[in-house]
Amino acid sequence: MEIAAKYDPKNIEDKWYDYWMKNEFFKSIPNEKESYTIVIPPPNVTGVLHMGHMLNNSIQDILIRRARMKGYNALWVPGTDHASIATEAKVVALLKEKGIEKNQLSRDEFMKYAWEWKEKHGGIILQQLRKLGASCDWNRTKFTMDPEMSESVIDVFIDLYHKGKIYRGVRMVNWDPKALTAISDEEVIYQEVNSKLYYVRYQVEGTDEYITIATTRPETILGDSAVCVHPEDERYAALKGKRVIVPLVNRSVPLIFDEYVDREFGTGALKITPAHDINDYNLGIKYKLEVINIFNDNGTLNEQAQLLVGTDRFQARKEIIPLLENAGNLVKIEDYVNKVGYSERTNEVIEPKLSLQWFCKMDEMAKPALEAVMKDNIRFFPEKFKNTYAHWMENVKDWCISRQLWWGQRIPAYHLPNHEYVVAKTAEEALRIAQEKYPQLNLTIDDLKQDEDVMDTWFSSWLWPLSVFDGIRHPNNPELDYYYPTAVLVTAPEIIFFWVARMIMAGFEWKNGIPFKDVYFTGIVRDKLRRKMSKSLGNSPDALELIAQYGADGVRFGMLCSSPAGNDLLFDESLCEQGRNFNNKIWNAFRLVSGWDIDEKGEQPLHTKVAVEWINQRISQVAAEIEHDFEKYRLSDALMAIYKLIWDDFCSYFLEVVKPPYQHAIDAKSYGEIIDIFEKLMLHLHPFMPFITEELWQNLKERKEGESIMVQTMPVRNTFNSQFIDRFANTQKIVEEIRRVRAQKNIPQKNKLDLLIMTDGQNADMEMDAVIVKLCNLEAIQYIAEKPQGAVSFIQQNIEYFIPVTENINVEEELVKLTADLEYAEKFLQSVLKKLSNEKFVSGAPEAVVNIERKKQSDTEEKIRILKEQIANLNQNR
RNA sequence: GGGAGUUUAGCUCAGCUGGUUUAGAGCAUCUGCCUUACAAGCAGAGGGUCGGCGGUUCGAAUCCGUCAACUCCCACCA
Repeated sequence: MEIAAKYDPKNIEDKWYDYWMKNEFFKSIPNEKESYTIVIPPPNVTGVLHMGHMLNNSIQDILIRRARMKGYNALWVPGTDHASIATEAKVVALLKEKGIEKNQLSRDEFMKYAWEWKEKHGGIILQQLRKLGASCDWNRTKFTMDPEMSESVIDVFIDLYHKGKIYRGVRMVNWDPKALTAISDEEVIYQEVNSKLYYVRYQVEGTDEYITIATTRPETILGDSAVCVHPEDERYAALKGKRVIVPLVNRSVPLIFDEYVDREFGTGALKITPAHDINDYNLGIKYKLEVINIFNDNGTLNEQAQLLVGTDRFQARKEIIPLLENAGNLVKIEDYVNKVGYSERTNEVIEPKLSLQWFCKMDEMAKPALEAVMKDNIRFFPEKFKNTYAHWMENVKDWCISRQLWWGQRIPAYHLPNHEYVVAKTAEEALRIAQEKYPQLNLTIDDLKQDEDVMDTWFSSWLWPLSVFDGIRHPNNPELDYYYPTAVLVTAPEIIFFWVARMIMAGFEWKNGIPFKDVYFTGIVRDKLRRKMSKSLGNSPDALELIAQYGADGVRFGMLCSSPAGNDLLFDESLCEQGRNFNNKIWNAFRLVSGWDIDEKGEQPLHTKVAVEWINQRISQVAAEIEHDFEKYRLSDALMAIYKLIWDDFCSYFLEVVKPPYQHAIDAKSYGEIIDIFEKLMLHLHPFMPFITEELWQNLKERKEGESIMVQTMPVRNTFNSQFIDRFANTQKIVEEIRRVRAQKNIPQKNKLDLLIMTDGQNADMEMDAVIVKLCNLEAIQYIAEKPQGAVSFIQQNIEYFIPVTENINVEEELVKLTADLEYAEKFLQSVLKKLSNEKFVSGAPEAVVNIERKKQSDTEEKIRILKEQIANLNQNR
């Protein structure tokens, strides 16, 4: 059968994915085996596969596939997140295209559209993950708004409410005037912007004096309710007890004195707008100032502002300047760089806004969650994130969990005509409670109005490891007991607070323990200029196109080969190319092997016997290394170890040794052993590159329908003969020396050479000699006692090797080389002797260390002796 | 402003509790090869005073101090 010279992943990848699905290899049900569980960080249901997902999910797939092959009952639970702000924004935008405004729709109508959209377009990303080879148990796919998932969220809200951990209150929140909702502190991104600092003077009431303040937001002057200076600022000491007049609106407000003010900044005087700045708000509470809210929810000015009513806040900022100038209040304008908060979801400038929101108390919940990580009951990889985590947990603030949106779980609170509310799972239950509590009101179901807000998406995500196993509604169900706590969470460090910390808290709150044993923080995928890859920058390659170009295996290789945990990955397409090339290398090794004729009666050559023994030892050695790497989540190191094992050891050495001469058959024994070795290598590589390894595994031997590499047992042999490996390594050095001679002397590979070894024939290593003869195309190896003439030489482990060459030896050239070697050896000897002549070293250092130095000394002295002899020899023949 | 981290070959990074390393890998580079598995390849070669300075030690890329540069996180001063 003709096999293409280049590996073509396209058909092969789809074929095997379908095969795996058909045979239900990804499916897991509880059994007698130990479980190994990963729950996917649920991507947004609106999302499409990007580079971050590729990295994150490749890692999870590698861990899951390896666990499965190591005999665990491995389960990877997939799913998506309803992402309330992002999804609602998307649906609103799509409706707008159709000419429908959200506010024209009732809540139910809107939700109908939203669900329709979700069913039709949501979850594309899960389809895309299949292209990557993700071995998720798709039967278990969950969505954070599935009925039982939503019920869990409601249950949790009610539970926390009864525990006194949920309360409602007026707070300054981050308001997104575009999405028209509050967002959490974590969803605000601060960016530096070039803006202006406006100096505006306020008249001191009843005098001709003025006090000048500096502000970046002159439009908020309309909402001012005080001016504040530092109590020890002498410039303003005389003004104690005075009031000032707010420009344009001519409101009389107090001049207050508080240490909060930085005397160095601007004029040392600060205007106070309690409704529109968190710090001003706090001062407002302290001094009982009037709160004047001058903005509508969409960021335009309202009647309270008195002026510029209906104008957008940024337009108002421009328009108020001439007004201030005309009124004689504008002093000067300076350029100024400050930081402005933007909404992560809509990129709108955040407006601090006072509003009535629902909050979740965090301090108590944080305690066990903090301890679990500090005591390494949950291990963080890399460990440095423990610090970040601890800092946040020790200063944790209450969580604003309400969002003014429709897409999400609606808050199960029912407001009563008397401005009280009850929290209950259903309206009927709420009515019962309300009737009991307020019998005099004679309430009916129509008197109850459910709260309009939905819960923050993270308020469902934090339950994810529990809720995917229905662990909130049924905390002791057998599935949960079997799969939970999960083995490892693989996620981005960006969401350590959003998600990781809160999941740990939820784990303790509802299952009294950790939700996962390890957390693997991946790096951020960046471009070559170290910029984060993002849609808006347009610097992110299309994930599916990459797969089409390099194959999923190639891309997985590219993502993994340079991404140790927590280190950013500087993505470069050439990494995928390297992965593709690796595929091709393996493919061609298979082509070579499968092209051989088999001689049933043939004898196994000695060199093959040696090579088989060696590669098996090496595989065991590397397997032990990989095991160690996986324990520390050093996946890139593990991959690199297999890469080198296959490319360098297997292809460059092993196959070259065992390869039969052109048009010769291979003996059956060797052939069988080679196939076994190839198969073993595929098993080790499979978690990283699932498709090509399956394709080759299926073709290396006769397989039955329903068999697969992915359910084979990973060969584990932790012992290996390192002495044998060293012996072979020495042989490799000799081979390299001979190749160097060939290269230098321009001797073609097909010309046979002789190798003379100056040593007692008793030390002959017939096994390794056979390997050298094969690899270097030697005529013979001879053992000699006298230095020969007309030969080039090299020294390996203080044994002299000679290769007779027909052309004249360039004595000068040889001398230069030998002199350089000698110089190096002498310098080295000096440094060794320096140590050994140091009395303190000999007495202070451990004996083993001293002995190593002594060995270095004697070896080097011997080498110097040989080199000197060779130089003398050459000089004689000059 | 507070905290964490990084700095080793052109690039990306190993180097785990100081001593078998006058520093290793992959990629890139250079030289020679289309040798009958693979040019997406083969063979060979070059390349670093381990950010600077100081200290501890018999011995430092490794520990301590200090300075410098960069990155990230938290807070957010109008």
